[in-house]
Amino acid sequence: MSRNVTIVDVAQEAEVSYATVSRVINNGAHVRPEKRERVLRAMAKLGFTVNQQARSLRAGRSQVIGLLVHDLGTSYIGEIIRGIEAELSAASYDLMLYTTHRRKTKEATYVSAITRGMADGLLLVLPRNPEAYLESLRQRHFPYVLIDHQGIDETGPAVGATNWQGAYDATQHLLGLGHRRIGFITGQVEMGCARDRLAGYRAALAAAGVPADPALVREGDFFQPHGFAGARALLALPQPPSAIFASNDVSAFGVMEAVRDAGKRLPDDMSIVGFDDIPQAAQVNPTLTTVRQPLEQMGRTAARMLLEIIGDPDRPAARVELPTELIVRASTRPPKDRAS
Amino acid sequence: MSRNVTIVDVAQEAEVSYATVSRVINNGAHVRPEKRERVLRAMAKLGFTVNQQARSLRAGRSQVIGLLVHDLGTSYIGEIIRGIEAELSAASYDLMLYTTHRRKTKEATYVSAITRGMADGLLLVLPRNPEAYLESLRQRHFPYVLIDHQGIDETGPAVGATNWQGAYDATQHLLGLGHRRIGFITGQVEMGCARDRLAGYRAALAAAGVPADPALVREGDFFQPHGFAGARALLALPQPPSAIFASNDVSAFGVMEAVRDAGKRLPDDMSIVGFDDIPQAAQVNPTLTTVRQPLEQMGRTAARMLLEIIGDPDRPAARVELPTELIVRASTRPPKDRAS
DNA sequence: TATTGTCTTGAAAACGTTTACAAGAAAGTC
DNA sequence: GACTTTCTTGTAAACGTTTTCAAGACAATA
Repeated sequence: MSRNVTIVDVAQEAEVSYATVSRVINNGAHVRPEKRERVLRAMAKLGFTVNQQARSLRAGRSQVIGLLVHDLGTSYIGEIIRGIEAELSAASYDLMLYTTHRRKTKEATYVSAITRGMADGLLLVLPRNPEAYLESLRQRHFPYVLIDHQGIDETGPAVGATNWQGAYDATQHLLGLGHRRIGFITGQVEMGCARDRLAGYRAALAAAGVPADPALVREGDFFQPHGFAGARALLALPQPPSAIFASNDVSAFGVMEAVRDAGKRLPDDMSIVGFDDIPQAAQVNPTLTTVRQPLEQMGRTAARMLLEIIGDPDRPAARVELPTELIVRASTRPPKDRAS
Repeated sequence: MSRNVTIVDVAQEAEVSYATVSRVINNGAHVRPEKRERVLRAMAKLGFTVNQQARSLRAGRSQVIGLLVHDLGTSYIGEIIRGIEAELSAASYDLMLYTTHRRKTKEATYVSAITRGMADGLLLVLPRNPEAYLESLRQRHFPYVLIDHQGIDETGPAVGATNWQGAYDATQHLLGLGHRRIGFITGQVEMGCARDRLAGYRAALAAAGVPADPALVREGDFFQPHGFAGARALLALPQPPSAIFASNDVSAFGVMEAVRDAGKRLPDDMSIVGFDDIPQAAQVNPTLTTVRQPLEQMGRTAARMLLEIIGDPDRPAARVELPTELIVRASTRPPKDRAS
């Protein structure tokens, strides 16, 4: 590592003042072409790169955005981060990662450390119990954007997806195929998105004049075992559904297992719809019809909003809902007894 | 945000010099208790937190570790990062995230930026084509550790898992249950771990005196569709296997689908083993017998190694292989025709 | 009481930048 | 040729810390 080469070393090598070097590095305004040449050559020769900490210290901002997620390793988060990264790296910001996992207390601690320390702004993905720190963020006018805000009652900047509409569309798709008894596996009901999806499902049934049978709605939690159990229960009904709409793809996989485990064939004996469109949805067999959340787009949008807020802290908070999209694949088809 | 409160403000409030404040902040050596009290009170009152960039600039290190991953959003990576985070945050390091996705060129660019800029060290998870920059890292004596090094021929510090042994154990488990025809779905054969797992499978067969039938080995790529296709091909053999060992859990899911799709029941008609033990493995039905990679542990170990290297750059590079563990669940049982 | 040693404290320098300011050089304008 | 105006350049100050140095205060020792 030796000693790092600094702007001063470059200046010496190029026989100019270090202020000139700085000017070359930045915009290059007001530097005679010939000297600029010399500086550039010196920089290349010495392998100079600017010291970010010094620059940050001087500038008062770090070009770093904090990213707070509760759990990594779901494709959900992965896609969002992909979008965030794309947008941030275009603006030459870096991303500092903070994962809270399940520890509740940690979030608040993190947030105070982040906001006072290194980062210029904060992105919160699917925050769990943000009451603890949201107020503090707002008070201190610290730039932040919520991603998938879960209906937390607040007025801050946020990016989400049209959960209600997505569920409505999916249900309508099944209705359009001729299904009349459509099972539904809910998500974790504490989460806003889960409630919105259920509401969308019900609204579509109502709009089609199909009576809502409460027995067709089973509570789930976004995980595969509850999808499996819910589907099994639905199959055991006196009048089982001909289609099941699961609140996310992972539960839908559980549904697929249960249906097959019951000796039925997919998609002939049962149509299945998921929600999210995680990569695996296109890789199961049959490929899963699902409601696509524009996750990467959500990440991009949130990042862009955050940068705008950083640029102008007083801009009014925007709340964006990005459109979902129904992706029809092989897991849905008309019911066998369509005639009946 | 207003102006941040600095050490000087605190000093003024507490009526001491700012050097004293600094001493209180750090170890607190040589400060009269009464003054320390005053300083602490002033800090609390003013809501002071130290400016990391200034501290970094002065100290010459940033307390930041770069993390380079090619793709987020697989539980594989998630678990590893969990371990890394645990270890780093204990040492009060932060984690800067760089994802390369598929863009090849990006990795090298990133690496040079990271190593010259902000980070004190670099963790590379499952690097794709590291030849481009590994050499440069080594030359510049920049601290780094490889995680899951893929048999890249090099002598640098690295952390991996016992892929060969894990596959050996899993195969032995199936043999012990009485299976004699055991199908195998490979991973992406370019990757070292995929080759190691295949070798472990073969070794176990050989050790048991079971002839290796090449028809039982199908090439996969760690993704579900190839697992599905491979299993379907195996099922179509004149003498189909009674068990299938897939090189990772995700392919195993594809195998499960194919077996059920062929009208067979799990686990009665076919035993299935995966590799990795991602969370989903415990959530499918039947729950999947698999070889657990100690992913979190790998992350922890790598982080710890990196910190040690940062502390003493000349320490000899360690190469660690952490033990895998066979997790027996519901997807494996003796073959039906055991008598035969 | 003089001498030594240990604590405690503040002043000042340093980390590597960016940028305001001032001043000299070059180039127009009359 | 004198006067502006515009470029170009260097000097110095600032960003917020940590740490070295030196000195003053105090206690222990002879």
